[in-house]
Amino acid sequence: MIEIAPKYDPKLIEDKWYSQWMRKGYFHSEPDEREPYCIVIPPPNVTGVLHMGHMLNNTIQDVLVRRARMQGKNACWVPGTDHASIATEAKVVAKLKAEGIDKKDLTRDEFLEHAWQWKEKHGGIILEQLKKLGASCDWERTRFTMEEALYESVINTFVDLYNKGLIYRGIRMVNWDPKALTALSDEEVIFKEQNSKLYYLKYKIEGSEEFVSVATTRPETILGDTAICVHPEDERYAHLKGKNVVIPVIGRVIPVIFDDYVDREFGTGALKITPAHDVNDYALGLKYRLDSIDIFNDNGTLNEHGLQYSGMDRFDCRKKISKDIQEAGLMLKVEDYVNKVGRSERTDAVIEPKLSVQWFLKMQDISKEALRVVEDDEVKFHPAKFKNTYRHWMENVKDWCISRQLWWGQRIPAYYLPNKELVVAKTREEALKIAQEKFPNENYTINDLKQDEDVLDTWFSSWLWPISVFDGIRHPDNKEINYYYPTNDLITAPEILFFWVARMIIAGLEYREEIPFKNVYLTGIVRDKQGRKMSKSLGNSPDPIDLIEQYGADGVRVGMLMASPAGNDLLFDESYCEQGRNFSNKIWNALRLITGWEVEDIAQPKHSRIAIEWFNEKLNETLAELNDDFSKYRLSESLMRVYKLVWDDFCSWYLEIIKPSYQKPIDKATLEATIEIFENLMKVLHPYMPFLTEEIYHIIKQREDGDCIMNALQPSIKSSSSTIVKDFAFASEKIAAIRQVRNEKNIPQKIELELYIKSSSNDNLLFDGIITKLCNLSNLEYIQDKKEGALSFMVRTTEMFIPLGDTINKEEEIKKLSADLDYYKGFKLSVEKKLSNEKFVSGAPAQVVENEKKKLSDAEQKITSITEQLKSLE
RNA sequence: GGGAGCAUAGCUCAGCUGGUUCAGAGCACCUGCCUUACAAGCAGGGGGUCACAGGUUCGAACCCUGUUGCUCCCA
Repeated sequence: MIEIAPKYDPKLIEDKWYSQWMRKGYFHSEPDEREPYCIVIPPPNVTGVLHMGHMLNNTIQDVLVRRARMQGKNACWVPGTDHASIATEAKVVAKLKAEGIDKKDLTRDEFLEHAWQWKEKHGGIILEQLKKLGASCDWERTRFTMEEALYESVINTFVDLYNKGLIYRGIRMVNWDPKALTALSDEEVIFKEQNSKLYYLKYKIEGSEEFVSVATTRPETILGDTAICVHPEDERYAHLKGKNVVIPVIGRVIPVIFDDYVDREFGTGALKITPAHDVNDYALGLKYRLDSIDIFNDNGTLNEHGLQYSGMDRFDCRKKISKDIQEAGLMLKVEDYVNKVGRSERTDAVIEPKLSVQWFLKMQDISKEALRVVEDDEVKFHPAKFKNTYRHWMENVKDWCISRQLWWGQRIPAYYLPNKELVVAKTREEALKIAQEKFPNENYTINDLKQDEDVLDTWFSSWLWPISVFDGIRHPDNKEINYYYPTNDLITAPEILFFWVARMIIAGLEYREEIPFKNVYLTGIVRDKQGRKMSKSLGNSPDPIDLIEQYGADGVRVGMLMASPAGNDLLFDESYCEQGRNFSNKIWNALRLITGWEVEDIAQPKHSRIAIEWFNEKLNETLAELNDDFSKYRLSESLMRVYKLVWDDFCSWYLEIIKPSYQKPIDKATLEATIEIFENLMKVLHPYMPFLTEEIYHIIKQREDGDCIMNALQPSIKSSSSTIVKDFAFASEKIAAIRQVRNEKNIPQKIELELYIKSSSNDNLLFDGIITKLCNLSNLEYIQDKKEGALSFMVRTTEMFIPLGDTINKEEEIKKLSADLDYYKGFKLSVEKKLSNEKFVSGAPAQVVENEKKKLSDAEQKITSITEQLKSLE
């Protein structure tokens, strides 16, 4: 007998098993003849630390990977990180600043050196933390989006797409982040409602004393105004045809134009046009060939077009200029106004629409097939409702701005020549060769080539991830990519369905002519109890590592999964983890019970034999149900199923049945069967609770070196026609009814009871031993008539009696029975009504009608017996 | 403004093809138990107008229409 601590302590075992699994290389996968099962991790960002979203996401991945491994598949979970150009560069710049170094004073190479140092120091934090969670990633395959192979893959695809005519350079209105000094994609801008002001400015009509007033939320942009626009059918302004107006304070003269773009209802119906600083104005500017005056520097201060305001910050300028307008008497009024303002996802700076030269990827054509594969379920979304969202995006897809004005990232391989031409090539040397071929008379040398300063969007790395981690861009026919690709499942948050998932599908089809994964499981967003998104600024997120310390990795994993059906946000509460920890402890105590028994060479009791038969059948049924759950990616349901199997069926029923009385030994056959059952349960549970199950696996049996549960096979499903599970359910109802009698009558378990069952065709003697044991009966007997003077009750249609001497409260019993009688009479009536309905009998399926008839006869039987009981009480 | 989705027990959610898995689970709650594996526990129990209003049907939580409230995506 082994001495086992009364409470489960995860700290004592988690690190031990994780390092052992690592040491033995159990997480590593190499291509072989087995069926592969592959997941690539959604690469966390090198600047981050583990948060609750990662916990959920990676718990799910680990469950799937561990289960696949235990189904005999060659499981491979590829970990890694992405370089997160904006976030990382911001961190590095801030760090340097703290050290008194300004980015401006560094060369690109010097800066990159700092960035790499930073990455080496901080970039692996999340991956290390994932080990605490038990993540069975193949760490030998850890990848990083900036490492050589992946860097080169990105450059190669850029060149390839450029040569295919899919990448172009163009002037566009982009979302400019004046803090990060870079363009952002539409997806990186978050629009939030904000209390602003609506300013009504008066523009004097040239050669007249009249004014036109125009409403704007951004009075500072009048510096860039190049027209005023009104609706052509707006009678209020019909007289302005061919007129000019004067910009307040500035005094510059601009024309009035007419276009039905203007919303006559908004503001005054007259619109100021600032083509350099508004997307819609930009379009009008192109249409009417207006000048475009850019008034801002990159950092959001006003440039030389800001005249007397130049050098001021845009928000200071707004205050100053509105004051000046006010003082000049050109402000009609100022109203409070709520509008949506775009802010940078990363820096929270207010986004400035800005004209700039950027690189774009044409999305229209290459996204068509990517839409089709999802429509046709070649790539399945779980839950499927996200197909709608995906379709909507793909049908309205816009070109992807892929350039970023940063240094940390893959530098765009475009080279500008002194003759203003540009060449795109993988290397400077290749670019020179192309330049020389194209312009043989110019005699260009390598120093004539000036490389584009910008880097590529991080998603332009991530979209290759399922391919590039296997080096499938540079070596499209290598053994690994051929074996692992397409991967099986992708687990990610719906937030990045377009950022990432859609683009991976596009890239997969473009470069492998094959989907990158077969299933996409979209997790919910982890929120706090009040439904707020967890965020650093709110401070409402628990530290996952603290949680693991407190509840154990297994407990936290269970907690995360319990309340997170696919696609539903998870309102996180630590009590989920507590439930997980309690579950760990429950299992631990089952272990203590089983390992505490003395074995003796005695006969196996019948009730134990039947319990074993029942439980194995119950397990068998559950395994089939679990397969179904997993096929539908219903992970929290699957866990709940196992939870109930272990807690209710195994601990509360099975163990209570086979448990010898205190200090009595157990027979060998039962103990062996119980250990086998326990081992099977641990296998089923292992994907959810890897540490506890591994520990128990090694305690309940001596294992050979290298025999670990994480590499064991799941118990197999046997075909069976047994009805024992159903039959047991009936017996357990009888037991529950007897326990209820004890509860109501306050009869302690210690006192033995006698049970009489009125014999009927439903009798099943198989479980009598179990009923006798669990209910502490001194006698169980089948009788033909009712038992006089005993408490009677019904389970389904079986009448049972327990003699209780004088303790029966007749009035109470009569009251209860009368209520039952009324219920069944009413029930009978409704069934009769149904059955007398001609249309029901002819219209409903035979089985349904049959069921109703059964209900009727059951009700009649109950009514008869309740009536008899009442009579005997009177 | 356009699109999608949701509303079932106090909370978080299942409920698949309309009919015995039809009103369910876990947690929370209430009652009684320190019964030698476990109080991080055991046994038992209560709890619902399936958002609202119509309709289709022999039959609706489920299908249709409208209303209300909430969420997300896009602009």
